[in-house]
Amino acid sequence: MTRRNRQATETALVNAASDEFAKKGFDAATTRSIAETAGCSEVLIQRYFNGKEGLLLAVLRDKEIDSELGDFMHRPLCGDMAEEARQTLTFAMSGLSSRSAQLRIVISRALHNPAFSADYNRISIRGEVMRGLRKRLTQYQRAGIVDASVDIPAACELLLTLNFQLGFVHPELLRTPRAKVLRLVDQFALLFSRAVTSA
Amino acid sequence: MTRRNRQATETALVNAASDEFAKKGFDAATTRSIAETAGCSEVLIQRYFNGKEGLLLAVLRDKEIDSELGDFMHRPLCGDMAEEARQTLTFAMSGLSSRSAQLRIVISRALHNPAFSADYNRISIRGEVMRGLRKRLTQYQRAGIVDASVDIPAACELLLTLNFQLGFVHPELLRTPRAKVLRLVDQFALLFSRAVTSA
Amino acid sequence: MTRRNRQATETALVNAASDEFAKKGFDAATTRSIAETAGCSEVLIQRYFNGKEGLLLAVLRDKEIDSELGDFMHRPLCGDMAEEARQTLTFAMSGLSSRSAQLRIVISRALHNPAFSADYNRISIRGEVMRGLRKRLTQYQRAGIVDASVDIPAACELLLTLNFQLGFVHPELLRTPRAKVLRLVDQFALLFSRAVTSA
Amino acid sequence: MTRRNRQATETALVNAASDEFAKKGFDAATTRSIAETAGCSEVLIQRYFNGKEGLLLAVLRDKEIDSELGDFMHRPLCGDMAEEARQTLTFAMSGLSSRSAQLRIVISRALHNPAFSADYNRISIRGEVMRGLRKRLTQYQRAGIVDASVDIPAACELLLTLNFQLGFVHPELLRTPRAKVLRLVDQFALLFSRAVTSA
DNA sequence: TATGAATGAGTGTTCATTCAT
DNA sequence: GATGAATGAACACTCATTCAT
Repeated sequence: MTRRNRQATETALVNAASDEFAKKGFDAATTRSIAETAGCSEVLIQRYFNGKEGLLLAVLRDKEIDSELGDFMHRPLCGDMAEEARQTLTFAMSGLSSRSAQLRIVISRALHNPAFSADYNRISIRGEVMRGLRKRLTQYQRAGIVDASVDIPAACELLLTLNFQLGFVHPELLRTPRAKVLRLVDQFALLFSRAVTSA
Repeated sequence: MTRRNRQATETALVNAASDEFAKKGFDAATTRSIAETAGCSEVLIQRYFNGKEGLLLAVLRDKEIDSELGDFMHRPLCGDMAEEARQTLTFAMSGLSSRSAQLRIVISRALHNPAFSADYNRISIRGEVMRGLRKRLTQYQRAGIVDASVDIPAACELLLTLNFQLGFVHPELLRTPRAKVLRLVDQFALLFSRAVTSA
Repeated sequence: MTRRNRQATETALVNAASDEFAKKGFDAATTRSIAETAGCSEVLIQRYFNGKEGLLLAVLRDKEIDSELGDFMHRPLCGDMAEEARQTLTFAMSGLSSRSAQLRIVISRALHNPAFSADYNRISIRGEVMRGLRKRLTQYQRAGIVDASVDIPAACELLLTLNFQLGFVHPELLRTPRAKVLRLVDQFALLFSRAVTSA
Repeated sequence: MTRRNRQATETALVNAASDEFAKKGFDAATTRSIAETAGCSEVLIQRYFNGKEGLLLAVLRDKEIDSELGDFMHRPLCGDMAEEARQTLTFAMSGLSSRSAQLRIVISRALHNPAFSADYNRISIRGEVMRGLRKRLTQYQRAGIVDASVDIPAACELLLTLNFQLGFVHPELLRTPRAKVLRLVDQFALLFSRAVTSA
């Protein structure tokens, strides 16, 4: 195909690469097949992205902004912690699933290349979520909903753990059926609530 | 080196492959370097294991037995759930770390090959741990330590999640400093205890 | 940069190409870097010169005229042959060095492409110099300065050989320090003088 | 062809490479065609010589020893300098022509890569010849055949220049017909003799 | 049993060039 | 007149694997 529109071609390449990298892994994916999927010449990967590695970076840079996250974190507090946890886990599930391709790529790389661990933190927007959660849980604690003795950072870390497990490990790694994952959302929300709520 | 002992050569190859696969990933690892590390000819990978893929299977089949797990699961109950959780998480940390090479390999493959998800369950001895935990938590529940209203399978799933996070995700993926992971063990144990303990 | 002047663009391309070809050789030089140096689009090399090879020809056609040579060849005779040789060799050194870029290109090509040997003769203005030298040496011979028994064409050939050695081989190929080359000029001039002068 | 004899294969590759490099130049020559000429797989160039560059080094290392040179340099002195020069030039012609492939390669590289100038000196055995010539000319000088006033190093340099011109420049670069080169040998020998002989 | 020799398929990348604006 | 977009052909090189000993 001759598109003669650099923007469009670059996008096509990034999308194709995202798919291929996620499906086969960075090493196993070939520029040949990426270009074919994108419907353009292999050479453009070199020209536009400075090679395969550059294309990877472009894929990871893509879709970084998640404006929804801000809105979600600033929504009104819930009436109880079970509901708060349920909403958080549900949001995480859809959020992570929308960037599951990128997550797969980064995790696969991070497994064998320590330098990529940093990328994982960036892609997974772990930090941002952590900051938002702390604020909210602190507010819950001030409101007497979360027990005064609860260590907020630890509780946030726990919730993030559940996020990752239900948003990535189960659906993408263990291939747990979606129905079961949804059930786990409720169960985990309840348990989390018991863990932090005042008696 | 000339080694006239097939058994020994096979073992050497499996060990070398385990290291290389874990370090670089299956794709990036080369038969050349595996054979070199094992101190034998590259050809033997073909002869003995029917190629690189076969060698991978051999690596995953290896070291499956974990007799310690049985002993651990049958130890006496603890006085409280925080202690129970702390022991479990600590055991998981050492257990997973001892088979971290295999885990990395399997997870890396499972990311790109659904067929390997099954392997993950086997390698991670998820099932066995799950069964053991259910038994113990049920006993705690009967003893009135775990609240009667708590859903035992869900609680076990939660504990397994914490196991995986502290035994693999943090040390191997996020490269969280060990000191911080140890701190998280205590914090998670406490929160888990609150989640399941009777008021 | 947008340049609306074909003449200027062509010149820029020829100059850039001359540099690049001389520095890296025809094969190693790339149209990309030539166009970049010339500050225009790569495509113009195709349009104006019919491709890289055509650009090479244009480079070789360039700067052919050497009016100084005529003047030099018609200067008054010297008092002795050592001086005549010294002046010739010195002139050759500066003359060849000024067209060293073209010489490098042609020689490099002639090494691998017999067709370029003819070009070498043209570029090196070997023929013109040869004709001029013959005239002068014949005059010296008539004046009794060069021995009557000396074969003038052979002597010219010898002087041209020294020219090439001191003007190109030593400075460009052997990278002999300039000081040593200058010393060789004097020594060769003296020896040449002894070779052709009457006893 | 399946030769199953590493020595033979390496030799075949070196010979093929020597031809291809000399004919087309290092850059233009391809490993594909070298392997084809050698009648083996392209891969062996990587395995045996560490790539194309390594193959080049092997080619240059090859045929380095020239035992004939030693014998030639230690032959009895000639009766007169014209004969000495004639023998030297003739020897140079055959010597350089036998290594003309290597010379072309090195010169072509030295033109664009200063680092290769050193190689030129090695390949051309300039140094060894220079040493041998100095000894002989000194002996001629002591014997009163070469004039006492002659600068021996300069005379040697001159003879080497003639060697290079008649052994390489004329036959390989200018493609001067062999008959004419042979005539030049005699003429140059005579002129050289006049240049250094006592009156 | 074990291995050095050899290879076919495929990699990312480079280059001069053509196409469409 | 001039250029960015796009490409086909070719490159050196890597890899798991097969062959012959």
